[in-house]
Amino acid sequence: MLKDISKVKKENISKLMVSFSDPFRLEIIDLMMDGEVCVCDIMKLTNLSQSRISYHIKILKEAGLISDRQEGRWVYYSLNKEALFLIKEWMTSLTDYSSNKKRCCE
Amino acid sequence: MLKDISKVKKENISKLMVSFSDPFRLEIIDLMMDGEVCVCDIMKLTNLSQSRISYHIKILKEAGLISDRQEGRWVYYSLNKEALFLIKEWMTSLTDYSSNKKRCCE
DNA sequence: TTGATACATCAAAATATTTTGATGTATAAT
DNA sequence: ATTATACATCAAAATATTTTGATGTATCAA
Repeated sequence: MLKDISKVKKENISKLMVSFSDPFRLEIIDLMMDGEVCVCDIMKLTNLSQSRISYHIKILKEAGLISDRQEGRWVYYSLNKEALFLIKEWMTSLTDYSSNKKRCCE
Repeated sequence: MLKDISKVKKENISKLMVSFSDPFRLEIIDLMMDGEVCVCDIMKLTNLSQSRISYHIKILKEAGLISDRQEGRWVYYSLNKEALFLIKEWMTSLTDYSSNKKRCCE
């Protein structure tokens, strides 16, 4: 059903959804809503360890949810608008096209 | 940031997102888009084992994503429109309020 | 009341994810 | 050149999730 109405592949969706499935990643994503952040920003704002943050950042990056930009010693991470848009679209099709059909009468 | 613009609690979001993070659960969700299904429907349509399906169903139910309705020996499961709507709303705030602010000029 | 069907639940095993602490690499300041 | 900072990566340990096969419960039909 979803494959017929959504451009996004199931594989990509589950990877993107994994991004949102961890509370620490949600925190990191939340921080990125205000604009670019570096790992050191996240360290200050969350007191997660550096390697722990790098690990989660990697998950987000591999899902295509964030982009990075290096500037000297810093790497700035930010949310990928297109990816956000894709998930929103996907969620919208899911919501809009779900049927209420009952199985009472076969 | 998200806590200021979204009614949904982070804890609930991550639980709901976990629902979408597994490919088999995505398949099950997809089947439910066409209307109510029982475990036996899912078995026929996916050839996952019965207990495996029950396990995933449980995750979906505990996240609040699906509801059930018993009828004789059958239990019919269906997507919970309100939950879908909540996630859609949450995704929408995320998309709409994300900033493009750069960190170049501090 | 016996047997079959539909599903839940359980404990153990298999597998995957996450965390930790150490080490590596690049950049930049002294 | 040396040292410090910012971050990535790695292997091992800690945890969590998923799968499997067995058993349990409720409903129904014969």
